[in-house]
Amino acid sequence: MARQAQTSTAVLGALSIEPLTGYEIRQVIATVLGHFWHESFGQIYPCLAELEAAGFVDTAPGERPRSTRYEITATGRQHLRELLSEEPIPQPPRNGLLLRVFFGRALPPSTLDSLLTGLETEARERLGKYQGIRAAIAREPTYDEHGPYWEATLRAGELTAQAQLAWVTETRAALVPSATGTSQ
Amino acid sequence: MARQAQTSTAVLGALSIEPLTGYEIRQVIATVLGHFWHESFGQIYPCLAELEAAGFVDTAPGERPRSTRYEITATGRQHLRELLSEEPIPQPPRNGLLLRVFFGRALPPSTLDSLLTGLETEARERLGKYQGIRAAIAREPTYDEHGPYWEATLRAGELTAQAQLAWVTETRAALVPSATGTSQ
DNA sequence: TCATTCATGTAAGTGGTTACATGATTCA
DNA sequence: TGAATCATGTAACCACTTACATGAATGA
Repeated sequence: MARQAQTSTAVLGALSIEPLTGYEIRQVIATVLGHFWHESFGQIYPCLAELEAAGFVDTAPGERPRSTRYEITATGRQHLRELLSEEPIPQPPRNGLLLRVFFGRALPPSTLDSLLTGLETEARERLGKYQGIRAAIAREPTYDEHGPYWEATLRAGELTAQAQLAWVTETRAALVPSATGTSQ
Repeated sequence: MARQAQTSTAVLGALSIEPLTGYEIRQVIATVLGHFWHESFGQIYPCLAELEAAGFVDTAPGERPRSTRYEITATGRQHLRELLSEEPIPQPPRNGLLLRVFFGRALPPSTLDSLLTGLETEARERLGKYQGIRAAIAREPTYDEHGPYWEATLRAGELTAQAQLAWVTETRAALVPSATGTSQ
Protein backbone atom coordinates (compact mmCIF):
# COMPACT_ATOMS: atom_id res chain seq x y z
CA MET A 1 0.00 0.00 0.00
CA ALA A 2 1.24 3.51 0.89
CA ARG A 3 2.27 5.69 -1.98
CA GLN A 4 3.38 2.74 -4.04
CA ALA A 5 0.00 1.06 -4.29
CA GLN A 6 -0.31 3.08 -7.45
CA THR A 7 3.17 3.86 -8.60
CA SER A 8 5.47 1.00 -7.68
CA THR A 9 3.46 -1.54 -9.67
CA ALA A 10 4.00 0.49 -12.82
CA VAL A 11 7.67 1.18 -12.03
CA LEU A 12 8.52 -2.41 -11.07
CA GLY A 13 6.54 -3.62 -14.06
CA ALA A 14 8.55 -1.48 -16.44
CA LEU A 15 11.79 -2.72 -14.85
CA SER A 16 10.57 -6.33 -15.16
CA ILE A 17 10.85 -5.93 -18.95
CA GLU A 18 14.32 -4.35 -19.02
CA PRO A 19 16.68 -2.27 -16.84
CA LEU A 20 16.05 1.45 -17.19
CA THR A 21 16.99 4.85 -15.76
CA GLY A 22 14.35 6.89 -13.98
CA TYR A 23 14.14 9.15 -16.98
CA GLU A 24 13.58 6.20 -19.30
CA ILE A 25 10.93 4.76 -16.99
CA ARG A 26 8.91 7.91 -17.38
CA GLN A 27 9.34 7.74 -21.14
CA VAL A 28 8.21 4.13 -21.30
CA ILE A 29 5.18 4.88 -19.15
CA ALA A 30 4.32 7.97 -21.20
CA THR A 31 4.61 6.26 -24.57
CA VAL A 32 3.81 2.55 -24.27
CA LEU A 33 1.53 2.67 -21.20
CA GLY A 34 0.39 6.21 -21.89
CA HIS A 35 -3.10 5.30 -23.06
CA PHE A 36 -4.05 3.83 -19.69
CA TRP A 37 -1.44 5.01 -17.16
CA HIS A 38 0.43 8.11 -16.05
CA GLU A 39 3.29 8.93 -13.70
CA SER A 40 5.22 12.13 -13.09
CA PHE A 41 8.87 12.52 -12.11
CA GLY A 42 7.77 13.64 -8.68
CA GLN A 43 6.38 10.14 -8.14
CA ILE A 44 8.97 8.05 -9.94
CA TYR A 45 12.20 9.17 -8.25
CA PRO A 46 10.99 8.85 -4.63
CA CYS A 47 9.42 5.52 -5.56
CA LEU A 48 12.72 4.23 -6.96
CA ALA A 49 14.49 5.23 -3.74
CA GLU A 50 11.92 3.31 -1.70
CA LEU A 51 12.11 0.28 -3.97
CA GLU A 52 15.89 0.25 -3.59
CA ALA A 53 15.67 0.56 0.21
CA ALA A 54 13.27 -2.41 0.20
CA GLY A 55 15.67 -4.47 -1.92
CA PHE A 56 13.28 -4.74 -4.89
CA VAL A 57 15.70 -3.04 -7.28
CA ASP A 58 19.48 -2.79 -7.63
CA THR A 59 21.35 0.19 -9.01
CA ALA A 60 24.21 0.25 -11.47
CA PRO A 61 25.94 3.25 -13.04
CA GLY A 62 24.36 4.13 -16.38
CA GLU A 63 26.05 4.93 -19.65
CA ARG A 64 26.09 8.66 -19.00
CA PRO A 65 27.67 10.37 -15.99
CA ARG A 66 25.22 11.00 -13.14
CA SER A 67 22.79 8.47 -14.62
CA THR A 68 21.64 5.41 -12.71
CA ARG A 69 20.39 2.20 -14.25
CA TYR A 70 17.83 0.32 -12.14
CA GLU A 71 17.44 -3.46 -12.30
CA ILE A 72 14.72 -5.52 -10.71
CA THR A 73 15.88 -8.15 -8.17
CA ALA A 74 14.49 -11.64 -7.60
CA THR A 75 12.55 -10.44 -4.56
CA GLY A 76 11.43 -7.48 -6.64
CA ARG A 77 9.94 -9.86 -9.20
CA GLN A 78 8.16 -11.72 -6.43
CA HIS A 79 6.86 -8.45 -5.02
CA LEU A 80 5.61 -7.43 -8.47
CA ARG A 81 3.64 -10.67 -8.76
CA GLU A 82 1.99 -9.88 -5.42
CA LEU A 83 1.20 -6.30 -6.45
CA LEU A 84 -0.29 -7.49 -9.75
CA SER A 85 -2.42 -10.06 -7.91
CA GLU A 86 -4.02 -7.42 -5.71
CA GLU A 87 -7.43 -6.14 -6.72
CA PRO A 88 -7.18 -3.13 -9.03
CA ILE A 89 -7.88 0.06 -7.09
CA PRO A 90 -10.84 1.69 -8.80
CA GLN A 91 -10.42 5.41 -9.28
CA PRO A 92 -13.56 7.43 -8.56
CA PRO A 93 -15.13 8.52 -11.86
CA ARG A 94 -14.79 12.15 -12.87
CA ASN A 95 -15.80 12.67 -16.45
CA GLY A 96 -15.81 16.39 -17.16
CA LEU A 97 -17.46 15.96 -20.55
CA LEU A 98 -20.42 13.98 -19.21
CA LEU A 99 -20.79 16.50 -16.38
CA ARG A 100 -21.20 19.21 -19.01
CA VAL A 101 -23.62 17.13 -21.07
CA PHE A 102 -25.71 16.32 -18.01
CA PHE A 103 -26.23 20.03 -17.32
CA GLY A 104 -26.13 20.78 -21.04
CA ARG A 105 -29.54 22.41 -21.09
CA ALA A 106 -27.89 25.51 -19.64
CA LEU A 107 -25.56 25.65 -22.65
CA PRO A 108 -26.07 26.96 -26.19
CA PRO A 109 -26.19 24.09 -28.72
CA SER A 110 -23.03 25.34 -30.42
CA THR A 111 -21.03 24.94 -27.20
CA LEU A 112 -22.41 21.46 -26.72
CA ASP A 113 -21.56 20.64 -30.31
CA SER A 114 -17.95 21.76 -29.97
CA LEU A 115 -17.68 19.68 -26.80
CA LEU A 116 -18.77 16.63 -28.82
CA THR A 117 -16.48 17.53 -31.70
CA GLY A 118 -13.61 17.75 -29.23
CA LEU A 119 -14.18 14.19 -28.06
CA GLU A 120 -14.64 13.02 -31.64
CA THR A 121 -11.32 14.50 -32.73
CA GLU A 122 -9.55 13.17 -29.69
CA ALA A 123 -10.93 9.66 -30.15
CA ARG A 124 -9.88 9.61 -33.80
CA GLU A 125 -6.40 10.79 -32.88
CA ARG A 126 -6.17 8.06 -30.29
CA LEU A 127 -7.15 5.44 -32.87
CA GLY A 128 -4.31 6.66 -35.06
CA LYS A 129 -1.85 6.70 -32.18
CA TYR A 130 -2.61 3.09 -31.34
CA GLN A 131 -1.24 2.08 -34.73
CA GLY A 132 2.03 3.81 -33.82
CA ILE A 133 2.19 2.06 -30.46
CA ARG A 134 1.41 -1.26 -32.14
CA ALA A 135 4.37 -0.77 -34.46
CA ALA A 136 6.62 0.32 -31.59
CA ILE A 137 5.89 -2.65 -29.34
CA ALA A 138 6.31 -5.09 -32.24
CA ARG A 139 9.92 -3.90 -32.45
CA GLU A 140 10.59 -4.58 -28.76
CA PRO A 141 13.01 -7.48 -28.18
CA THR A 142 10.61 -9.14 -25.73
CA TYR A 143 7.60 -8.89 -28.04
CA ASP A 144 7.45 -12.66 -28.44
CA GLU A 145 6.69 -13.15 -24.75
CA HIS A 146 4.60 -10.06 -23.99
CA GLY A 147 2.99 -9.31 -27.34
CA PRO A 148 -0.49 -10.72 -26.65
CA TYR A 149 -0.75 -8.86 -23.33
CA TRP A 150 0.32 -5.58 -24.84
CA GLU A 151 -2.03 -6.02 -27.79
CA ALA A 152 -4.89 -6.63 -25.37
CA THR A 153 -4.41 -3.21 -23.77
CA LEU A 154 -4.37 -1.63 -27.22
CA ARG A 155 -7.61 -3.37 -28.13
CA ALA A 156 -9.19 -1.99 -24.97
CA GLY A 157 -8.25 1.50 -26.11
CA GLU A 158 -9.56 0.90 -29.61
CA LEU A 159 -12.89 -0.49 -28.48
CA THR A 160 -13.30 2.42 -26.06
CA ALA A 161 -12.51 4.98 -28.76
CA GLN A 162 -14.95 3.34 -31.16
CA ALA A 163 -17.67 3.33 -28.52
CA GLN A 164 -17.03 7.04 -27.92
CA LEU A 165 -17.32 7.81 -31.64
CA ALA A 166 -20.62 5.94 -31.79
CA TRP A 167 -21.82 7.86 -28.75
CA VAL A 168 -20.86 11.21 -30.29
CA THR A 169 -22.86 10.47 -33.44
CA GLU A 170 -25.87 9.32 -31.47
CA THR A 171 -25.68 12.22 -29.02
CA ARG A 172 -25.21 14.89 -31.65
CA ALA A 173 -28.35 13.68 -33.40
CA ALA A 174 -30.28 13.75 -30.12
CA LEU A 175 -29.02 17.03 -28.62
CA VAL A 176 -27.82 19.33 -31.41
CA PRO A 177 -30.88 20.22 -33.49
CA SER A 178 -28.94 21.75 -36.39
CA ALA A 179 -26.75 18.68 -36.81
CA THR A 180 -27.38 17.05 -40.19
CA GLY A 181 -25.75 13.64 -40.52
CA THR A 182 -22.92 13.70 -43.07
CA SER A 183 -22.66 17.20 -44.52
CA GLN A 184 -25.94 16.67 -46.37
CA MET B 1 -9.93 27.14 -10.94
CA ALA B 2 -8.91 26.52 -7.34
CA ARG B 3 -10.65 23.70 -5.56
CA GLN B 4 -13.92 24.38 -7.29
CA ALA B 5 -12.77 23.78 -10.86
CA GLN B 6 -13.84 20.24 -10.16
CA THR B 7 -16.39 20.44 -7.41
CA SER B 8 -18.34 23.66 -7.77
CA THR B 9 -19.52 22.81 -11.28
CA ALA B 10 -21.13 19.65 -9.98
CA VAL B 11 -22.55 21.35 -6.88
CA LEU B 12 -23.91 24.39 -8.72
CA GLY B 13 -25.22 22.09 -11.42
CA ALA B 14 -27.17 20.04 -8.91
CA LEU B 15 -28.58 23.22 -7.36
CA SER B 16 -29.57 24.51 -10.81
CA ILE B 17 -32.13 21.68 -10.97
CA GLU B 18 -33.61 22.19 -7.49
CA PRO B 19 -32.69 23.58 -4.04
CA LEU B 20 -30.99 20.98 -1.85
CA THR B 21 -29.20 20.53 1.46
CA GLY B 22 -25.53 19.58 1.43
CA TYR B 23 -26.48 16.06 2.42
CA GLU B 24 -28.93 15.81 -0.45
CA ILE B 25 -26.37 17.16 -2.91
CA ARG B 26 -24.10 14.28 -2.08
CA GLN B 27 -26.97 11.85 -2.52
CA VAL B 28 -27.91 13.27 -5.91
CA ILE B 29 -24.31 13.13 -7.08
CA ALA B 30 -23.87 9.59 -5.77
CA THR B 31 -27.05 8.23 -7.35
CA VAL B 32 -27.91 10.18 -10.51
CA LEU B 33 -24.41 11.37 -11.46
CA GLY B 34 -22.69 8.42 -9.82
CA HIS B 35 -21.76 6.64 -13.03
CA PHE B 36 -19.52 9.48 -14.17
CA TRP B 37 -18.90 11.73 -11.15
CA HIS B 38 -17.99 11.57 -7.48
CA GLU B 39 -17.77 14.01 -4.56
CA SER B 40 -17.21 13.48 -0.84
CA PHE B 41 -18.60 15.48 2.06
CA GLY B 42 -15.14 16.87 2.68
CA GLN B 43 -15.40 18.62 -0.68
CA ILE B 44 -19.05 19.58 -0.72
CA TYR B 45 -19.38 21.50 2.55
CA PRO B 46 -16.36 23.79 2.12
CA CYS B 47 -17.41 24.32 -1.49
CA LEU B 48 -20.91 25.41 -0.42
CA ALA B 49 -19.37 27.90 2.01
CA GLU B 50 -17.24 29.37 -0.77
CA LEU B 51 -20.17 29.51 -3.19
CA GLU B 52 -22.19 31.38 -0.59
CA ALA B 53 -19.37 33.84 0.10
CA ALA B 54 -19.16 34.47 -3.65
CA GLY B 55 -22.91 35.09 -3.86
CA PHE B 56 -23.59 32.14 -6.14
CA VAL B 57 -25.96 30.47 -3.69
CA ASP B 58 -28.38 31.66 -1.01
CA THR B 59 -29.19 29.78 2.17
CA ALA B 60 -32.55 29.17 3.77
CA PRO B 61 -33.41 27.08 6.81
CA GLY B 62 -34.34 23.55 5.83
CA GLU B 63 -37.24 21.45 7.01
CA ARG B 64 -35.30 19.85 9.82
CA PRO B 65 -33.51 21.70 12.63
CA ARG B 66 -29.84 22.39 11.88
CA SER B 67 -30.40 21.75 8.18
CA THR B 68 -29.70 24.34 5.51
CA ARG B 69 -31.32 24.49 2.11
CA TYR B 70 -29.13 25.99 -0.63
CA GLU B 71 -30.58 27.82 -3.61
CA ILE B 72 -28.72 28.99 -6.69
CA THR B 73 -28.82 32.75 -7.38
CA ALA B 74 -29.02 34.53 -10.73
CA THR B 75 -25.27 35.21 -10.69
CA GLY B 76 -24.79 31.62 -9.66
CA ARG B 77 -26.60 30.51 -12.79
CA GLN B 78 -24.43 32.78 -14.88
CA HIS B 79 -21.32 31.41 -13.18
CA LEU B 80 -22.47 27.86 -13.85
CA ARG B 81 -22.82 28.63 -17.56
CA GLU B 82 -19.23 29.89 -17.56
CA LEU B 83 -17.97 26.84 -15.70
CA LEU B 84 -19.77 24.52 -18.10
CA SER B 85 -18.31 26.38 -21.08
CA GLU B 86 -14.74 25.82 -19.90
CA GLU B 87 -12.82 22.96 -21.45
CA PRO B 88 -13.29 19.74 -19.51
CA ILE B 89 -10.22 19.04 -17.38
CA PRO B 90 -8.93 15.65 -18.51
CA GLN B 91 -7.96 13.41 -15.63
CA PRO B 92 -4.73 11.49 -16.21
CA PRO B 93 -5.56 7.87 -17.03
CA ARG B 94 -4.94 5.25 -14.36
CA ASN B 95 -6.52 1.97 -15.28
CA GLY B 96 -5.44 -0.62 -12.73
CA LEU B 97 -6.91 -3.50 -14.71
CA LEU B 98 -5.03 -2.67 -17.91
CA LEU B 99 -1.84 -2.20 -15.88
CA ARG B 100 -2.25 -5.78 -14.67
CA VAL B 101 -3.04 -7.09 -18.12
CA PHE B 102 -0.04 -5.31 -19.61
CA PHE B 103 2.30 -7.11 -17.19
CA GLY B 104 0.03 -10.15 -17.21
CA ARG B 105 2.75 -12.54 -18.37
CA ALA B 106 4.02 -12.51 -14.76
CA LEU B 107 0.65 -13.84 -13.58
CA PRO B 108 -0.91 -17.31 -13.59
CA PRO B 109 -3.74 -17.53 -16.17
CA SER B 110 -6.28 -18.15 -13.41
CA THR B 111 -5.47 -14.80 -11.80
CA LEU B 112 -5.78 -13.07 -15.15
CA ASP B 113 -9.07 -14.82 -15.75
CA SER B 114 -10.55 -13.71 -12.45
CA LEU B 115 -9.46 -10.16 -13.24
CA LEU B 116 -11.42 -10.35 -16.49
CA THR B 117 -14.39 -11.96 -14.77
CA GLY B 118 -14.36 -9.12 -12.26
CA LEU B 119 -14.71 -6.53 -15.01
CA GLU B 120 -17.35 -8.64 -16.75
CA THR B 121 -19.48 -8.86 -13.61
CA GLU B 122 -19.04 -5.19 -12.87
CA ALA B 123 -19.98 -4.14 -16.40
CA ARG B 124 -23.11 -6.30 -16.32
CA GLU B 125 -24.11 -4.84 -12.96
CA ARG B 126 -23.64 -1.37 -14.34
CA LEU B 127 -25.89 -2.15 -17.30
CA GLY B 128 -28.57 -3.23 -14.86
CA LYS B 129 -28.09 -0.17 -12.70
CA TYR B 130 -28.58 2.14 -15.66
CA GLN B 131 -32.13 0.84 -16.01
CA GLY B 132 -32.78 1.89 -12.42
CA ILE B 133 -31.32 5.35 -13.00
CA ARG B 134 -33.38 5.68 -16.19
CA ALA B 135 -36.53 4.97 -14.21
CA ALA B 136 -35.49 7.36 -11.43
CA ILE B 137 -34.77 10.33 -13.69
CA ALA B 138 -38.01 9.79 -15.64
CA ARG B 139 -39.84 10.46 -12.36
CA GLU B 140 -38.04 13.78 -11.78
CA PRO B 141 -40.32 16.82 -12.14
CA THR B 142 -37.89 18.51 -14.54
CA TYR B 143 -37.53 15.46 -16.78
CA ASP B 144 -39.27 17.22 -19.65
CA GLU B 145 -36.52 19.81 -19.91
CA HIS B 146 -33.45 17.77 -18.98
CA GLY B 147 -34.42 14.27 -20.10
CA PRO B 148 -32.44 14.11 -23.36
CA TYR B 149 -29.25 15.35 -21.64
CA TRP B 150 -29.56 12.87 -18.81
CA GLU B 151 -30.31 10.03 -21.22
CA ALA B 152 -27.19 10.91 -23.19
CA THR B 153 -24.97 10.35 -20.14
CA LEU B 154 -26.68 7.00 -19.55
CA ARG B 155 -26.06 5.97 -23.15
CA ALA B 156 -22.38 6.81 -22.70
CA GLY B 157 -22.26 4.42 -19.76
CA GLU B 158 -24.10 1.71 -21.64
CA LEU B 159 -21.90 1.91 -24.73
CA THR B 160 -18.79 1.84 -22.52
CA ALA B 161 -20.03 -1.19 -20.59
CA GLN B 162 -20.88 -3.00 -23.82
CA ALA B 163 -17.43 -2.25 -25.23
CA GLN B 164 -15.88 -3.62 -22.04
CA LEU B 165 -17.90 -6.83 -22.30
CA ALA B 166 -16.78 -7.28 -25.90
CA TRP B 167 -13.18 -6.69 -24.83
CA VAL B 168 -13.41 -9.24 -22.03
CA THR B 169 -14.65 -11.91 -24.44
CA GLU B 170 -11.96 -11.13 -26.99
CA THR B 171 -9.21 -10.92 -24.38
CA ARG B 172 -10.16 -14.08 -22.57
CA ALA B 173 -9.96 -15.98 -25.86
CA ALA B 174 -6.55 -14.48 -26.56
CA LEU B 175 -4.92 -14.71 -23.12
CA VAL B 176 -6.58 -17.50 -21.14
CA PRO B 177 -5.75 -20.77 -22.91
CA SER B 178 -8.25 -22.91 -20.98
CA ALA B 179 -11.15 -20.60 -21.79
CA THR B 180 -13.72 -22.41 -23.92
CA GLY B 181 -16.37 -20.13 -25.35
CA THR B 182 -19.78 -20.75 -23.77
CA SER B 183 -19.49 -23.61 -21.28
CA GLN B 184 -18.90 -26.05 -24.12
C1' DT C 1 -34.55 1.08 23.03
C1' DC C 2 -31.57 1.14 19.47
C1' DA C 3 -30.17 1.16 14.73
C1' DT C 4 -30.57 3.98 10.79
C1' DT C 5 -30.94 8.03 8.40
C1' DC C 6 -30.55 12.98 8.16
C1' DA C 7 -27.43 16.62 8.73
C1' DT C 8 -23.07 19.52 9.25
C1' DG C 9 -18.62 20.11 9.69
C1' DT C 10 -13.28 19.67 10.56
C1' DA C 11 -8.50 17.78 10.95
C1' DA C 12 -5.21 14.83 9.44
C1' DG C 13 -3.32 12.48 5.96
C1' DT C 14 -2.35 10.91 1.09
C1' DG C 15 -1.45 10.77 -3.56
C1' DG C 16 -0.13 13.40 -6.94
C1' DT C 17 1.33 17.62 -9.78
C1' DT C 18 4.08 21.64 -10.80
C1' DA C 19 7.72 24.34 -10.69
C1' DC C 20 12.14 24.82 -9.80
C1' DA C 21 17.24 23.88 -9.46
C1' DT C 22 21.14 21.76 -11.51
C1' DG C 23 24.13 20.32 -15.00
C1' DA C 24 26.06 17.25 -18.68
C1' DT C 25 25.61 15.79 -23.65
C1' DT C 26 24.17 16.06 -28.28
C1' DC C 27 23.46 18.14 -32.40
C1' DA C 28 22.14 21.74 -35.57
C1' DT D 1 26.78 29.14 -29.79
C1' DG D 2 22.74 27.75 -28.21
C1' DA D 3 18.59 24.85 -28.26
C1' DA D 4 17.04 20.29 -27.22
C1' DT D 5 17.51 16.20 -24.81
C1' DC D 6 19.21 13.37 -21.03
C1' DA D 7 19.22 13.01 -16.21
C1' DT D 8 18.15 13.57 -11.09
C1' DG D 9 16.01 15.39 -7.51
C1' DT D 10 13.14 18.38 -4.10
C1' DA D 11 9.81 21.71 -2.09
C1' DA D 12 5.56 23.67 -2.27
C1' DC D 13 1.25 23.08 -3.26
C1' DC D 14 -3.38 21.06 -4.40
C1' DA D 15 -7.36 18.16 -4.60
C1' DC D 16 -9.36 14.83 -2.37
C1' DT D 17 -10.35 11.08 1.09
C1' DT D 18 -10.97 9.27 5.61
C1' DA D 19 -12.00 9.38 10.01
C1' DC D 20 -13.90 11.59 13.47
C1' DA D 21 -17.17 14.48 16.30
C1' DT D 22 -21.76 15.88 17.07
C1' DG D 23 -26.53 15.44 17.49
C1' DA D 24 -31.55 15.35 16.06
C1' DA D 25 -35.33 12.54 13.96
C1' DT D 26 -37.28 8.35 12.37
C1' DG D 27 -38.89 3.97 12.65
C1' DA D 28 -38.47 -0.98 13.71
